[in-house]
Amino acid sequence: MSFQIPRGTQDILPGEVEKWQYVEQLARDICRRYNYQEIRTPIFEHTELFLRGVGDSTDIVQKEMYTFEDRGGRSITLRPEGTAAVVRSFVENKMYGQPNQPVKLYYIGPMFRYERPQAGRFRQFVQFGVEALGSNDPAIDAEVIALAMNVYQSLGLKKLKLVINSLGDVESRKAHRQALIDHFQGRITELCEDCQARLEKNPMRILDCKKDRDHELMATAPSILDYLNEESRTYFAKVQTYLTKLGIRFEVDPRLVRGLDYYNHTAFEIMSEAEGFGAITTLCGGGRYNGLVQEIGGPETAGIGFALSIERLLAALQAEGILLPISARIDCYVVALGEKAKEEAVSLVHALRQAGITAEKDYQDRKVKAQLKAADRLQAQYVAILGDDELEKQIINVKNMKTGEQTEVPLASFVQYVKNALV
RNA sequence: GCGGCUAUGGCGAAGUGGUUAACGCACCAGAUUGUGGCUCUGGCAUGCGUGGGUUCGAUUCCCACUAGUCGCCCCA
Repeated sequence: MSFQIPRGTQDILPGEVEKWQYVEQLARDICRRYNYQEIRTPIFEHTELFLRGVGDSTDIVQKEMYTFEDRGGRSITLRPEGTAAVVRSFVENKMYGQPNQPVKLYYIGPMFRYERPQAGRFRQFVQFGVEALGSNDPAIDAEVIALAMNVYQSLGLKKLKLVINSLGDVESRKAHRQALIDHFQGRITELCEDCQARLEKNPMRILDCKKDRDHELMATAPSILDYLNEESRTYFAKVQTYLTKLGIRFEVDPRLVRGLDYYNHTAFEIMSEAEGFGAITTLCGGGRYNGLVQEIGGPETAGIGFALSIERLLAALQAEGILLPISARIDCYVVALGEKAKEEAVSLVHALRQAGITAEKDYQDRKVKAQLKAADRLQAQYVAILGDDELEKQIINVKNMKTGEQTEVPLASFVQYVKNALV
């Protein structure tokens, strides 16, 4: 009997995991600079939270959730995204009453969606996301977008495209929705089946259709931007002003729609334009969700955030040929030969480690030559060689692997010697 | 959820309806009885994703399943 990893999941092994650590560390560091604090919520929640939060007409809820009944008869769902849970926690812990507003949070963790896997799409994937709750200042929209761009740019990604749009407020959206229905209704049969279904459910999505994108009705379709009321228009203009001030280049795409129900006003997406990146180019998606806190049972509170996938970020790095500055070097490898020396080596390695030095030794009972080879493979900077001769003289031979030079060092000052040599 | 392609050692990759399944990398050992990166020599899959079927015989043909991959849908 042998086992296979579940579909759409992956093991992140040594050699690969360092990249994750690097990226996650960078994300945390950037959040610290922007004054966002980490929040950790459970990996599963009551199903109802996502029905309300994400929206029960969305694809995520309708066909992609990992939902099950627990032993107590509760309906539980593995979180498919992060925002609903953060908002739940915000409300449950009454963070709206905190002195510091807006409340600025971030999270990094696995999300689960039952989808058909392909490049850049998994059933378990890791999202890094931020949420700013409690401010209606367009400057916070710009800040959130800037934070996301900062993450990518700090890693050296160049082939990025930021697309923004405004979905308007409830009033604007309603007007636009009606205009869309009026526009398409008469000739809806000319569009694809999916679009025909969308007309009733969510006519905005028709604009996003890839099949019908060249249909003449698309070009003449009413743009959301023409239906924004005064307030929404001003808000969107402000966001753009701030982005420009921050030196962030963007494109306005009135057809950009987000897949989750809770968005309004600012919506944005960051895409990779790297060659051969495949069908899935979206690296990051986000937007404003002013009604969500109330929907989850809290007071009327503004909110904006984004989520990005670490998997896609790493794929973008690879597509652009960017190598992360990761070093897996070992400081000192202790080679021992002979029983006495082997015993001593155990203590020496221990002493090095106590001193904060990355140290390793042989556990395969290999010969000197093979131990040296192992040290070389581990990219050890120094190798300390201990045999009977050295033991007798109470010294140890320390070899610089780069230069090949070898020095006799008194055993008593060995750790100190290595420590100094490494500086 | 729909359609196409793929599945051989740790990795890459050839191959055939019939005794021993190329090769490269990696790994192990030796040449060098205490010194790595180069070189040379030798070793390393009772096994060809899993389960059935066809056949005297299948890694090779057929079916199902599983997984990956590309595209659609959707999305991070």
